[in-house]
Amino acid sequence: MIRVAVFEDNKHLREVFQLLLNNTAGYTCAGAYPDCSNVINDITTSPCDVVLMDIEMPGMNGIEATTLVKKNFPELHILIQTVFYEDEYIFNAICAGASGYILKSTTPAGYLEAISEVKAGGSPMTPGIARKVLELFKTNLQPLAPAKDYNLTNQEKKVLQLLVTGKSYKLIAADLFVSIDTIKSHVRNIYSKLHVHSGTEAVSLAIRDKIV
Amino acid sequence: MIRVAVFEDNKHLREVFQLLLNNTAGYTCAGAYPDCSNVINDITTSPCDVVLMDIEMPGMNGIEATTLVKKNFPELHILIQTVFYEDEYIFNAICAGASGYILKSTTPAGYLEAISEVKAGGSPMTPGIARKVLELFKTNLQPLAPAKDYNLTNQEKKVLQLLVTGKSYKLIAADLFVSIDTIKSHVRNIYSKLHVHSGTEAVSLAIRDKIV
DNA sequence: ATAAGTTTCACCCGAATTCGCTATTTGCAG
DNA sequence: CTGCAAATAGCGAATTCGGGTGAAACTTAT
Repeated sequence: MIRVAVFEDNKHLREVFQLLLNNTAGYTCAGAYPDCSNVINDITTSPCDVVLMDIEMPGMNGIEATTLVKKNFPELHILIQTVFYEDEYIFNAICAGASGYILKSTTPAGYLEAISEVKAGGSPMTPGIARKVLELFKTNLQPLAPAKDYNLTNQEKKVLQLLVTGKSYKLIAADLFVSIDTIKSHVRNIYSKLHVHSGTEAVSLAIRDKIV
Repeated sequence: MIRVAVFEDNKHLREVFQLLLNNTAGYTCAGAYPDCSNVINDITTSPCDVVLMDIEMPGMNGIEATTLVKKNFPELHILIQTVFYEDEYIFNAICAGASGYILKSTTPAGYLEAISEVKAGGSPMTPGIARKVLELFKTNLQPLAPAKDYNLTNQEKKVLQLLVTGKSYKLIAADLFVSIDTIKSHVRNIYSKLHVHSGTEAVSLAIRDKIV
């Protein structure tokens, strides 16, 4: 049984959702609200698994509400449903932590399927939205990808991580409970494996090329 | 009628696709190939609207092939279908210009629907894949927001940039045609403005917080 | 159990860095 | 014109770093 909370200012639509959810096996409407003025309280009072969130609403909009809800209930899945097709809305919704983004042109069956999918850990998106996401992705993100290994040992990785934080050999030695000469030894090996010759170069490479 | 070219090394699967496409109204298989060794020639000889591309193939893999095809036929839609669920594959496929990314666990009907959607300008994605895309998006898109200034002067920015490349004071001085003592001065001021006390820390902050 | 690799530590030396203070020149704003 | 910020430069000292050499203790794989 998937409990769904609905936030939608259009009275008619809100009631349609409520009806649809309560009359379909496996779904139930945990609550239907016309705005997000008490969103945290609403969800606390009437727990749910998935939130169906409209964007255009009086008072707090759906994206701000998503941010807020995610902060208080990080594990909750939020499915954005809207008529907006703009990059900016999509972008902000994703950044706010939305798990899915579907258009209001979706069929009732599509809504139910999308709700099931977000519950299952997926991110249903109207294909057109998905296209926009991919485009945003491509335009905003050239680099990345390598994630090479360089065959660093565990200890070397630790040293490199601490080096990245800007710590001196002495402090790193203290952190790892070993002598400073040991650190020097590790650093030498790291430089050798990374083919660099200074701390700054190593840090630069570590951040850009690796996960550190 | 959507013309689909299939690139898939598994003979059985390839034939299944061919059969499916040729026996469904609205679809036709423009060609089915076991590898991408002649991908450009294949597509030129037998034009299509959508390419169904496997990733794991002998010789050129599907992602490289996608890059190549997109370079020669930018308007062509490429639908990646694979068993791979790894971030890196997804990321690279998107960057290569794929229009959709579905798993091989998709049903025949799902394949046909996905093909229609890419043709229509959408980007069908298995919901689990979509989730990964959103996560990649969120994790890789932080640095767009901050971009603080720290009130660095132009010269200080140049010095910091060169520092990030791993150059020594001496080399930076040479690059900027000033004395090494000048670099020392700038570095001192940079550290002061960034509130750091070492080159590695400055580089780390510079890369993470700024555009450098 | 022998080999290989990882982790640890030591000593040395020259070069590089960090940091404090001072100071000149230049360009721009009040 | 005057003053301030930026860029330049220098000096000295304490410290850190980068590399070279070597080696013991321990783990893992063969």
